[in-house]
Amino acid sequence: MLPPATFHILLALADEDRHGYAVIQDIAARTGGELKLSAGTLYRSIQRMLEQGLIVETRDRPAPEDDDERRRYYRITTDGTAAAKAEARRLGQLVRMARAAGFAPGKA
Amino acid sequence: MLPPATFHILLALADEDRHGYAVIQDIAARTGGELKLSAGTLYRSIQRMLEQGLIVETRDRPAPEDDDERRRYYRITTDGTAAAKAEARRLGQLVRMARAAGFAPGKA
DNA sequence: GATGAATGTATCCACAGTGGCTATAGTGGC
DNA sequence: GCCACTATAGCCACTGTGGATACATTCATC
Repeated sequence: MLPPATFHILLALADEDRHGYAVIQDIAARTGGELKLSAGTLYRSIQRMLEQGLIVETRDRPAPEDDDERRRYYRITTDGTAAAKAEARRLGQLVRMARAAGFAPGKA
Repeated sequence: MLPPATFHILLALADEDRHGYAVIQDIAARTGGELKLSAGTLYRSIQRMLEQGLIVETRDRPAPEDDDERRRYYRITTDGTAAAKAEARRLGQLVRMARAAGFAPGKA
């Protein structure tokens, strides 16, 4: 049972390394603006995830002309990927239960 | 964004009216024992859901020989069904995002 | 020139949801 | 006799979250 914010952050870091603020924007974009992660939640989630080893901070940075000194970039770890897969599996089962119960989105 | 416990309770009440304790057992059975809702969470969730109109308490009771005086039976409302469908839709989108990110359960 | 929004990280406070313990009370097994 | 199960309900402490605040820079608007 991953906290919702943690799962969303892992999703945002799945394809490429991102800094905190970019994670917020990515989540908003993916959810069509439905979920706007607050800054407080983001940075506390990141600290927790670093301690748990789900993500690491990287020294790799984009070309200086595309960079911003203030940014801190994060990368998902093997443990982070495993945790995300386990959570995806759990959510998939939930959705299947919902469909069986007649809560199918779109139909009925 | 329904609280997880609320969504599970709505799933348990989807097919038939149930009393509190039976809801706990139903959720444990559906999840293969993975999720055991605590009594504290259950009864506080039920109170909240009654106030929000997601469920109602029913006077319908089983035949006296199958009944237990102590029980309180609950039924899902139209609002409860609508809330569950909206949540199922949201979770379905999440699972689709996870699949696209390579967190597919079972594959890879 | 001033004001506000956006970028970027981080901390604080208060609130919501949850688990676990306790209380109460009857039933059934070892 | 003791523990587990059935059944509801309150209490306390913990975690996760949103929103406000802080600070610094850049860009657009009035």
